[in-house]
Amino acid sequence: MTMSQTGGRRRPPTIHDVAREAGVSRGTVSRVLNGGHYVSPAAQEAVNAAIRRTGYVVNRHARSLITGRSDSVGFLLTEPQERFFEDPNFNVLLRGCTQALAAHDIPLLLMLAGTEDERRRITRYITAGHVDGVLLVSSHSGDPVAEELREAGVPLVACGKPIGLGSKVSYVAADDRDGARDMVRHLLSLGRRRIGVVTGPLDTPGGVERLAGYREVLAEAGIAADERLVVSGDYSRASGEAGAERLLAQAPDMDAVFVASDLMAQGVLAALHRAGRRVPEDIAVGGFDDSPAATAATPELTTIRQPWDRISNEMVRVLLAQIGGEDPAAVILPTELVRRAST
Amino acid sequence: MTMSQTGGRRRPPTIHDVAREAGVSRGTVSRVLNGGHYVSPAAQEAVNAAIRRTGYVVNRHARSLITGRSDSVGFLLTEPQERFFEDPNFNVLLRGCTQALAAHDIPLLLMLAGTEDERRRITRYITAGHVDGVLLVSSHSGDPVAEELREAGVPLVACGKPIGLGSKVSYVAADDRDGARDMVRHLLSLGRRRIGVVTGPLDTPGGVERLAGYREVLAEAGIAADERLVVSGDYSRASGEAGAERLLAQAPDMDAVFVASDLMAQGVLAALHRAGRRVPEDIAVGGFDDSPAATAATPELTTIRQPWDRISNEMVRVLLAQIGGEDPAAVILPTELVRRAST
DNA sequence: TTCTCTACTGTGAACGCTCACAGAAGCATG
DNA sequence: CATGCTTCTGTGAGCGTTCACAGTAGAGAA
Repeated sequence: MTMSQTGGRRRPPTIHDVAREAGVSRGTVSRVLNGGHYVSPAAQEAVNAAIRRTGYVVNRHARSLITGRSDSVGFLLTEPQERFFEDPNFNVLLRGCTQALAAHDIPLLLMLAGTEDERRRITRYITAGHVDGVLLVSSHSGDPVAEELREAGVPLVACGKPIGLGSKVSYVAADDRDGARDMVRHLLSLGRRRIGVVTGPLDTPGGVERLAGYREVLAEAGIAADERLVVSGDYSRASGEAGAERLLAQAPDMDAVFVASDLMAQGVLAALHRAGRRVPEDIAVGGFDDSPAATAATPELTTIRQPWDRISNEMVRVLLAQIGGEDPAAVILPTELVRRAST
Repeated sequence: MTMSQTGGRRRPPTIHDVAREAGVSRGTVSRVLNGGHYVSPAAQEAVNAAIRRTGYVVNRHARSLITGRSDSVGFLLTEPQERFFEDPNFNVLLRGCTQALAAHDIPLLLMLAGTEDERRRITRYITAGHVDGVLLVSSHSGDPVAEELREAGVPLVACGKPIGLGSKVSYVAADDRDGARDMVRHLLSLGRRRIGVVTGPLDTPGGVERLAGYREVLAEAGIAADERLVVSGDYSRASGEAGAERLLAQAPDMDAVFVASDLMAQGVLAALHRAGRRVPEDIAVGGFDDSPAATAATPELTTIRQPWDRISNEMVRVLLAQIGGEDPAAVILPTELVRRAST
């Protein structure tokens, strides 16, 4: 009976074992592992065969120790916890980033910085070089973590344009303003003229930009701004519900409403239902995100699709480029109107 | 002008720098770092001061290289992707685990093993010792990854009782059967006698156990089993909708239905609404999970709360214990009936 | 005193890898 | 034949830490 069968973890093969097995030196094995430049085809083949036979897997700690890279990146969430819970976009983004990184064999470390304590610990961890870069999800302005990381020179890509930071930080975002414009134009095309809006938080770029798009299109259509048609929420379902009630009270003649997130739109639908307004006959409702909430709603929501798969891919691409020494970059991706039953 | 201000990342201080600064040896600094045994109070203090002054953070790669531990754990998801998207429980679990680990200063690596390729890569990664242990979310039976990890002797804690695996694997689960019993008893106490059930997938422990609880309570109440009242779903909203339609067709006199997840219950509510049945007047609906979907539903769902915060804490506790050499353990946590408007 | 024990401290030697360098072999050029 | 260039290979050093071990000092017991 051998140790190897008992579940006790035996010592894994090292680069040395592979070298011996292949009849070459450590250096040659290392070269094969790192791209295979300056390696003869014969050696190349021998090493690969030896790797297969021994089941060798590189020890990343040893590698990191000398290269100074960790070959891992952090996915940092500085939002308060509720948002993480409620927002279905996080799931999609997180999954997309994990997969995009996996394609490069780079693990993703999930980091939650809700409390001040966690913030400190995580900043310390990151600036100590334990990750090569950070994917940042924090749309609220004045985020101290982001600022610290930027100053420490940590490669950083934000999801959504960070408001507070200087222009030297990379970000990837959907074209919020254009998406909002599409939706409002769509509502106009249906003949609606008293179009309300429930905005997102106005200290987030999404909140600001979507509202701007709304205002622009109405202005272009020659419709006078009416502040009774504008209320703001915080992306939560409950705030959508409250917002709709306020709108109904302030502007009972409203015939459409653009809601800056699907989740809030769910709340709006509930409030309209309670108020006896039919959707879309009396009031058309447009959402934003095309999250699962959009199809879960009754009626199903017309909404603006954010290209989350592309966003996550781009975030990873830009981050890796930056780790590789390139300059920060901003990427803006187009959105798409998805027509469903609510308009 | 010094390098340190330019954002170029300078070489971080090592244990050597701290030792020099504190006037002691590497060994003493190392001892302070690892619990402070056999260190004089004076040295202890000097080292801590030096650490503060230099901003020293331990290089985990160097440490891991020699200890053989990675001081990180994987959070492995082997479910197909849809579940990850739809199921709000994942968010809560993931967040809870991340935080519980953070308290021990252990980062969480998120790993998605959807495709065969990813599965192979991740198994390789884990068995190579790049994580000390794995938190496994994979309730479906016959999961090859879990089996491989178990055989490789990787510390492992599953969320929910793994069906296929032997008894040697740790798991933490809510008491599904007992929760189901509570719900069905609750429905009985309301005077309902024709109680239907939409089960979860029957190759998952949750699916099986919740159905078992349902059957037990009805049997104990002397109510004959009626297979027209039993349909099964896959935890998705759509399957709840389909299930409810089937139930209404097979057993039009149904006066209550126990649904094995809140998400499915949302679907059930939609189907009942379409069929003109009032909830709870005509048909009482009970869910399971107490996810955000429960309060998002109209009417709000009576449901069974799973103690997700405790589950994640226990998973981490059991995993760390196992990494520390303890034997596998099973933990079953009680659920709680949450009464809302749907019953 | 002398010995033993405990509390504490310093010093190589690893851990497994990459990197810089030196050197060998092959080939073309002067 | 020497010289240079390119391609390939092996070797030693060192990354920052922990661990085993040797050693010191002081207290208490013989």
